[in-house]
Amino acid sequence: MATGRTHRPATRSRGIPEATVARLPLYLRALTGLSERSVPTVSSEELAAAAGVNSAKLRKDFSYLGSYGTRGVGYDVEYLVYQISRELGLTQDWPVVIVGIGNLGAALANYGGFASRGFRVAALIDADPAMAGKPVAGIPVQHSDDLERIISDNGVSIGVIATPAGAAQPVCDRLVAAGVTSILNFAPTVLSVPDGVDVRKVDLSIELQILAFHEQRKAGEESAAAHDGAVPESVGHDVVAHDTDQGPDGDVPAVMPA
Amino acid sequence: MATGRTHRPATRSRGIPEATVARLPLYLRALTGLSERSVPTVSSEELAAAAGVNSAKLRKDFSYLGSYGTRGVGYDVEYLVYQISRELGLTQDWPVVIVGIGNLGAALANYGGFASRGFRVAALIDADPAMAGKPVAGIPVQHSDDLERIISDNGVSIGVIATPAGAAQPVCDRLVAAGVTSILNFAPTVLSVPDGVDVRKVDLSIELQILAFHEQRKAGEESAAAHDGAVPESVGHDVVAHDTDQGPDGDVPAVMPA
DNA sequence: CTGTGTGAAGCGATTCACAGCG
DNA sequence: CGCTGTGAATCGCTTCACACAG
Repeated sequence: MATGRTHRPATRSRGIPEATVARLPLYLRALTGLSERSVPTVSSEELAAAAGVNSAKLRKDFSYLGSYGTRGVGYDVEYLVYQISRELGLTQDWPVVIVGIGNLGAALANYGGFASRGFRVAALIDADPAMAGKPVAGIPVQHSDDLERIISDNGVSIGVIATPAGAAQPVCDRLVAAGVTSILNFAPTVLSVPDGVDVRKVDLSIELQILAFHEQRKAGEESAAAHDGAVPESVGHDVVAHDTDQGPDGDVPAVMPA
Repeated sequence: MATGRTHRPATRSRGIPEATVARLPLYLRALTGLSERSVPTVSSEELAAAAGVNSAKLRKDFSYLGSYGTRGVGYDVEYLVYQISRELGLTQDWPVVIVGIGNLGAALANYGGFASRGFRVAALIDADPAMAGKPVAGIPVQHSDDLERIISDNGVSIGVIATPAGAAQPVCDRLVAAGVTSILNFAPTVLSVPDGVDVRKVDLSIELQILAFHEQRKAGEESAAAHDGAVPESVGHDVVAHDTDQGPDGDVPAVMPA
């Protein structure tokens, strides 16, 4: 599984760090909120607070996109919304299919955050014949036998897997074979995909386990703190309180040979 | 300023890197699978492949926990499962409450990955009076008026927020005031919490936006380089290509026939 | 004078490569 | 030998601090 990966210098000038890309949606959301309240401009300090990051990081992030701010003033909200949207590729329509319409799949189908950002649920697919035709979130569920046709008819390149763990890899293989090149995986499995296919996963139990780790440590320090006569519950010294970042990462495709 | 930050270097002895902590659940899952198939030992290479990381990283990660392997042989699966579980604090019971029982909340309540890892859904809470008493996943939904009592009666320290965006911060404030010190947030909002409270977030639309960014770039390179006829080895499902890290994840397969 | 944009320093995580245990 | 465990090199992100545009 060596997985040859041709990590290139990234597209010369368009080399935006992965960590920055992961924060752009965050800025975009904060900006959208400001936009709705008709705020014309924001300083890096204000926007950073709204997005939950520090201002130096935000300015550095924006510097990768270009010089969209005005010194001494700040950033034009509308303009920035547009620039970030364009950078993320949200100015175009992304048809998405959701495979596995259980509780989670239904929740995803109903999630409004999709439509509002250039994503369109093109189809819902499930392996259960009894589900076929039944509408979920106003969209009729289709049987997985038609998966390939659905992908190609709709020009889908992004697929969401919300099936049980056992079905994830087979579904993934079919999606990829049918032309999908980006997958968001909710099943608790490590998916194998060919180079050029991007996979991101969302795993609830992992998040909880990470929380448990910190929680356990807090409990430990609590009793250890009592040792050196520290304050009981109050504002003693900061407990764990690590930053809220947590969300970076991502993977880089690596299409085409160098 | 939203959340307080105050990153602490972490105590030297118990200093496990955050990135390592985030991968432990991944190793644990892979090990559990091996354990179920009664595999007695694994090499770092094999386990790394199963977890989707590279072996050097895995060995380094384990080195922070101690020397649990046998040179020339590998790691004892059962022993490692125990050590990692203990390190993550999964050998104890973690009562969890889920607030906001909509589609997503219901999916979470039905998720089996909870119980199997030391997490116990102690209560489901929703603001809709009509939901009160209605059982979801076998657990009766309780009204949010009783939130504080529920938290304290059950000694809950971990809360999951699956409410609409607007309700998230108020719910968060009440959870924290009632004693919750770890929060897993599914609402698309930046939560403000006092120091000492840990927040992790899972945001579906952000994940999709990150995929869209890469997808857009692939499309661009595709026309720049020759399409198809790419790398020879990229046909079948090779391997996990890229670094699968991507930080957090969460999953939630729901119950449903396949 | 204010707040952006950015070189440079600082830091943590990843990767390398190999010593050495079994 | 094979495979773990780990110092050392490296890489990439974050943070600092300040020149300079408006």
